[in-house]
Amino acid sequence: MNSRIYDSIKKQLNEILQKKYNIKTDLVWSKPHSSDLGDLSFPLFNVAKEISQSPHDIGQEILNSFSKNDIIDKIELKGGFLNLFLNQNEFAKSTLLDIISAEVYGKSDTRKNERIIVEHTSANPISPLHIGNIRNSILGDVIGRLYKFLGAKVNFRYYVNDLGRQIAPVIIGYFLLKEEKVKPDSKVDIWIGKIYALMNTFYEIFQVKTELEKLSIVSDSQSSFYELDETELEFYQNELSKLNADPQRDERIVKQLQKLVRVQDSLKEKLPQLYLQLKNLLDSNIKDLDDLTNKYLTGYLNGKDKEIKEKFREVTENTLSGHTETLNLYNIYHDDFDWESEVSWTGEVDRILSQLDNKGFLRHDGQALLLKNDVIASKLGFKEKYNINYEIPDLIVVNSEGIALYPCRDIAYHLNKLEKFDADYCINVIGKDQQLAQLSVRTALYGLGEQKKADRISHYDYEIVTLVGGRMAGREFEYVTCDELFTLAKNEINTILESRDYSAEVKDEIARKVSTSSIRYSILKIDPQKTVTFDAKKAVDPNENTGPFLQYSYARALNILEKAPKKDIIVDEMIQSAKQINFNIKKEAEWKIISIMEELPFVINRALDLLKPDIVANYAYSLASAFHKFYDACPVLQAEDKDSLETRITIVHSFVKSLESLFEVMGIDTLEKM
RNA sequence: GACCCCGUAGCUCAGUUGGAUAGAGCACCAGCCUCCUAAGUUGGGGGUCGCGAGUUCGAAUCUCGUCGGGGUCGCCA
Repeated sequence: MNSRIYDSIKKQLNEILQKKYNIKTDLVWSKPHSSDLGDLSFPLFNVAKEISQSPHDIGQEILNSFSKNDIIDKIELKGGFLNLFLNQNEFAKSTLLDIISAEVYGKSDTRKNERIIVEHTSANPISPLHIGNIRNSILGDVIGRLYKFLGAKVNFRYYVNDLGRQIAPVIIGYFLLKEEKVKPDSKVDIWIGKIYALMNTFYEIFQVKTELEKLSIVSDSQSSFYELDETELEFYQNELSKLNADPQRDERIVKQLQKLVRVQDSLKEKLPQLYLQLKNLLDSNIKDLDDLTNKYLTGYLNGKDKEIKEKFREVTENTLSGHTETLNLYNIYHDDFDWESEVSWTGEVDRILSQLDNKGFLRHDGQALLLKNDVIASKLGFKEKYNINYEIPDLIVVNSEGIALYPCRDIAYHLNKLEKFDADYCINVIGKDQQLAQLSVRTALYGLGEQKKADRISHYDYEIVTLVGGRMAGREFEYVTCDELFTLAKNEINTILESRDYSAEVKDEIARKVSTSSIRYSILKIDPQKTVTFDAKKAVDPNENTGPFLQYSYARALNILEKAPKKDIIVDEMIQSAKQINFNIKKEAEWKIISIMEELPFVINRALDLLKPDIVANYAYSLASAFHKFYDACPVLQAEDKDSLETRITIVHSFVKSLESLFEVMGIDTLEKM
């Protein structure tokens, strides 16, 4: 990165001030809001205060000893600001030559010594990716891309949560169907998502009925242990109120029953055939789903039962293949997959727990164990280091049945995670709702004496996505999948393409690439800390969307360069001998776009420093917008003279390079025509 | 109750280490294709930056308080 013109001017001014007044305050530059006030502006108030002189007097002093160079046309003092009018031709020359000479504009190797793990997506492997997941994937992807762009080695990892309690019924249901030779009626991850929703409901119904049975409440009208209807519900309600033993418990049961009836009915409606198939299979094959579930779960948890292991892997790997297929639509790729089950099989969890226990960092409550977050954090300097000045709640890590919960495996995972890529840092892209659990991974590592490791791990948190006019519930097969969203976008775009005279293949390529960009962009542009109510219609509306806007500006720019030979303009030669060009900026639109292009490397660096992909996205918009205005205001191939022609060709060429850099970072495809 | 995040135009969002008159898109109204692709562009209306104090020459931005929304806080992940 060359030193910035703005910074070198600032430096000169600061040196003058230091010589004159021997002050400490540094001037800061900013771009004025209006071109009447110049191109670069320095407020003098802070200096004025330090030396108790008026800003105007200080400005005069600076003017007296400031030796103008050819980059500055004019300096004005106005309202306490020192306003500089740059020589736009010189600035253009410097900036455009900079862009031209760069292999990839803005790319650098400032981070070349860093090795980074970015873990993202990590969705449960029992349902398809839905729009609640995609923000995670896109953010993680772009963060990794930012690091790569600045030279770091990046490793994208996917942590497969294949040990959740809800997973076993899915395995059972999947193989019941498979053994009956029932073929998937949709993409495999969606198929598994259906089975999950159904099996989970059957399982929950079974559990409630079992509980009722223990209270000696059994309905005569009951036809299945896996089904509920309104009459049964009424019956149970009556019986419970007759018992009148534990009103709190009864209320919970009734609520659960009501919910299950509702969920069951909606599933029956959404998946009528599969619902019946699975229910009948359960009725005739599985006496005790609870028992079988536990058998499967423990079998997989310790990894000793080969058959169960293979069954779990078949289902989860199938789901994951669906996930990667979906992610690829969005230009997202993972390097490695880590399996929670494998973490479990190492036996590390037990060692960790006893180590923490020996150090007095676990609180016992019956068989349950809690991580004493606050004790660890206070004792071992965690709070000071991360500037935490409140009491961190304890986290339950082992439940009262003595089963180690998810955070245990997460701690074990992170004990060895950095080594997997010999990484300096690991960034975990995980929703804000897991703040405490993620914090606890690091406090636990502190507790284990692994402070240095903990300090190299960070939780990149973002706000969750909700659905406009609806809700998302995997257990009820209620979500908009990323595949559906993609198709929705593609259909919208195809409507526009109808009027174009392109081949079917070209149309398809355009639709695909525009769909990806419009969805990616609609997520990227928003500050990750803001909750998003996702509106599929808007995300997919090409008029509202900026992804296509960016691609269109690129296509327009490229089109100019491609048409140049018809006017006997050889762009390559012109660019190669750009140093000879007599850069001549005549219009505001030319100046604007150059001024914006100049910022690119700094924008990208800033986005990485702050880990805010939205900065890149919004910048890209302002750049493309400036190009469209330039396109309208400044004819290129029919420019009025040679200088303008050459200047504008260079601008267009530089713009193309700028967008290519931004697209690389944002994971957006270039398009030659739209 | 404690903690985290958010609150800017009718809607969706920008707004840099505090700087001059707070900006875009959508929607609404009125223009621009004989001219490098109109998925574009020009103009117009639209604001108590949730509210109140404080710090400051200067606050959408920093501090405190307060209200509203979302999330987490002992048996999901």
